[in-house]
Amino acid sequence: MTHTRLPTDAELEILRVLWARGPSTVREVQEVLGEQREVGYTTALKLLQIMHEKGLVLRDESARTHVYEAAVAQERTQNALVGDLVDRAFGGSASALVLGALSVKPATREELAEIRRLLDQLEGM
Amino acid sequence: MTHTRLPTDAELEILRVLWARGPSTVREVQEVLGEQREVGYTTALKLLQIMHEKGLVLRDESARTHVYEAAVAQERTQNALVGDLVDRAFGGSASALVLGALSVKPATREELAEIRRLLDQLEGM
DNA sequence: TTGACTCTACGAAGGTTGTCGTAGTAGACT
DNA sequence: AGTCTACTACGACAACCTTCGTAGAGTCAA
Repeated sequence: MTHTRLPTDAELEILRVLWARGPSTVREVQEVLGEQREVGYTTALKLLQIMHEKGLVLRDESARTHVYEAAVAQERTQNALVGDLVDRAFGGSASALVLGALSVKPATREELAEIRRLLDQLEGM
Repeated sequence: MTHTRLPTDAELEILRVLWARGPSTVREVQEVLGEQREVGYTTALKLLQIMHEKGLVLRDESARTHVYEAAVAQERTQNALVGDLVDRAFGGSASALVLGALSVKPATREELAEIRRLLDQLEGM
């Protein structure tokens, strides 16, 4: 339960790759990032090194080519980011954020149903 | 429909003051911010000057003491921030963000009811 | 008019982030 | 052996953000 600071933009981008792919080499991460925009190899390397220092990723150094793995859980990190935004932009009120999110980025019917289930659960408490 | 970049942390803090108070002087903004943490007067001044350059606030210079006013609408800015987070952290899926928000920061019954109304409206489309 | 206040403008410093270049090294292949 | 390639480590850089100090000027009262 360590106090992990929130990841920066570039760090979050890399975490998303690691969450999706599982343990990966620098080369693999860099290639996935490269699908969207140009990213130098040493840039990806440096980022991963810093993230390792911060404890955001684990590093397997047993082979010459290191293998990195996310050290923070996806859901936990996402929730921390949401909580931070709720505090910074919405004065702590989550419902305003929810309303904004649903208006801006419409969800599918299945997702709406899932939200309904969560509402039922919250109201039953 | 100008391309206003997202406000930084300090800028958002100031915008929240201006949204709540309406047009305000530097002194007033600085005093409100000072309720939470120590903020130097020239710090607040500089921030507001930069925000004015960026077009985030309007400035009335008719009196010696300038009066600043938010130039961006609260709801629009909040929604832009939410949309940015949805893209950066949730791969564009708003429902995951909604679920996270409601789990982390529970809403009141009234707020839950309001969310339900929005769900009804969205599903009726 | 002088002095105390208050305001604006602006430069500068310190921190963080993202980027890249370079150096050095390990492994593979002639 | 020597050469090539891929990898790590690390310093340096510009850009940005936040903070503050100082200078200059307006205002007001004694």
